Amino acid sequence: MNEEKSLNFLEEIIENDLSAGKYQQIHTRFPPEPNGYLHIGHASSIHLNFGLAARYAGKCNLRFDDTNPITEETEYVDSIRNDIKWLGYQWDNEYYASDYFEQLYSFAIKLIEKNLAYVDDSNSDQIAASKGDINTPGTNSPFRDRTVEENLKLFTEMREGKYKDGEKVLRAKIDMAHPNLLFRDPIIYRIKHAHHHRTGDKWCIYPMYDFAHGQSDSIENITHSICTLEFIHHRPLYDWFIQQLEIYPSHQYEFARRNLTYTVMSKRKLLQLVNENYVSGWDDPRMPTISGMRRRGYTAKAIRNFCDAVGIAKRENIVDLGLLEHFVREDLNKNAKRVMAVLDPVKLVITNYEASKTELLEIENNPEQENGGTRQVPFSKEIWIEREDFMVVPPKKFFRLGPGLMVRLKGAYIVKCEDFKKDENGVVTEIYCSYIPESKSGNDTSGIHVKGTIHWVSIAHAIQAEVRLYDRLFKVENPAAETGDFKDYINEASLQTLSKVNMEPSLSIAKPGEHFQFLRKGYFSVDIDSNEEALVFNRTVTLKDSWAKAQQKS
RNA sequence: AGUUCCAUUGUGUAAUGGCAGCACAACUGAUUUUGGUUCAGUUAGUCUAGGUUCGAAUCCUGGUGGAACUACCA
Repeated sequence: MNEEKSLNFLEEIIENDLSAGKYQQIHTRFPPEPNGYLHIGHASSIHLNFGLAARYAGKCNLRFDDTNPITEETEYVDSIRNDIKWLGYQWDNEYYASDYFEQLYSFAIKLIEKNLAYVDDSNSDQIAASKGDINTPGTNSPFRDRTVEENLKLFTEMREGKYKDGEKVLRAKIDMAHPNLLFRDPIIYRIKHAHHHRTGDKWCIYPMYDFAHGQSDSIENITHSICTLEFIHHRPLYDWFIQQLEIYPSHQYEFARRNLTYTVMSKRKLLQLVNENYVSGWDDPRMPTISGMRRRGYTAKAIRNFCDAVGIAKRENIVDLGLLEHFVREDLNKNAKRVMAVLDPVKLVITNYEASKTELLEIENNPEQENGGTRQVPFSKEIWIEREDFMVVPPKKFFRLGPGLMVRLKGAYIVKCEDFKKDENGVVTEIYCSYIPESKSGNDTSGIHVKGTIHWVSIAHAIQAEVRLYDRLFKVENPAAETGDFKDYINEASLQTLSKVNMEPSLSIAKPGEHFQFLRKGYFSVDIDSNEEALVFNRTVTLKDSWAKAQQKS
């Protein structure tokens, strides 16, 4: 077995670089700004950067791009570190752009000395106005021709705190008529008298992205600096700074951001959902954040497999949420313990079963695992079954319970429906069945074969727990592309809470983070809100349900 | 409009001038003490018009369509 996996465009570049002897070892980095929680798009980038380093025996740094003190917080730093580890990756070095502030400052001095940067007293509006637009060249700032000495003095004063926010900026002196707007004398330092999460009040000037990112890459000797497509216009500027500064030539490569159906991915939008309480927090199980998916019950392995399957490319895309769910099911099918819980109960009485009797039945934990073991489940005369598993007038091919129909109770006996009771509204309240003693699971000598097997919970032994049924957060595939506010497309039914679900007693010791399959109902995981007194389960994903699908069609 | 990038079944991604393949989804059927899983199979694609070539998804030209850029955000 020698399955050749084709290379993506970055792997190709790297293999060429390596074989050409351009590098002895590659070095990548994952550079989040700590201004929000990581989401599935970041997972792709993490998987890419760490994966490339692992594949080619290189290194991958974690670098926080913390050059804007206004939006960045330690809470985000902690969550980011935690999420990366949870995904299964370990960085070689942990760095912060703020570690380089002194170095970056001296880079700026160097640029001034080369007469390639100047202090501009224009305000924000004036700078924007003189920038021109895509069809019109910009005009030079009146401050563009200050002398090197004057610029040096002014920039030093900026650092010393002599000026207020917005009063002055440092700009690179390039070309106000350049077709790439980023070359029209980009601002590289601005004044912000703000507290930084790491450097505190040491600085009141902060470098802009374009004067921090590539330089940080260079300082760390990053060989392949991988980012998303919207930075493609920045690449020439990235190279220009490196060239003028005469520092280590890192190279930038871009790939297309991953989008997912039925959700939004921009941090701005996600922050809105959190701040305006459409969700309970960044880790709400409906969020596309790593922490949300973890809480929902998605596994790290499933997410890694997903990233792998989706791959990378340079074209616009929107990946079907169903693909992610496929990998979640694939992993959970192999690993989640099967248990029984009845979400919407109706009582079933076994008329010929002794009222005082309880049997402990051995039921397999996972048919996918050879050594998955068994557990004991109590069985008695009165049990809960799923309301949808009984119909007064069953349609064709309904392999469940109805008047006169037989079904197997999972791991127990075959029962036959003899009668049922309705209330004044016509709602079925009780179902009466007889059981076949010779049909006991494991040593069935009855010779009877039934089409259907249903799950159940003994009423006398059931424990109760809260169950949260989650569905997609939005009603449309691509809410960001719809007209109007994306929040108009929120699925109001994305969370349904069932407060007292009956389930088998083995679940009483379930711990937060554990995964289960509620037989025939889906995968569920224990929420972080859960404790021994009050268990809470989140529905991770439903099982495929070809019966429901067939019913819907007819 | 200028610059840059992109275009392969419904979705995502391969094919690096030589048989258009894989996964998901959809649809059949078989197996099944989960209408799950598993197994077998089916449907379905190179945006368009030219050119180069023995041969083009691939290279070239034009067109069409989409995206990004005009923050003291990253």
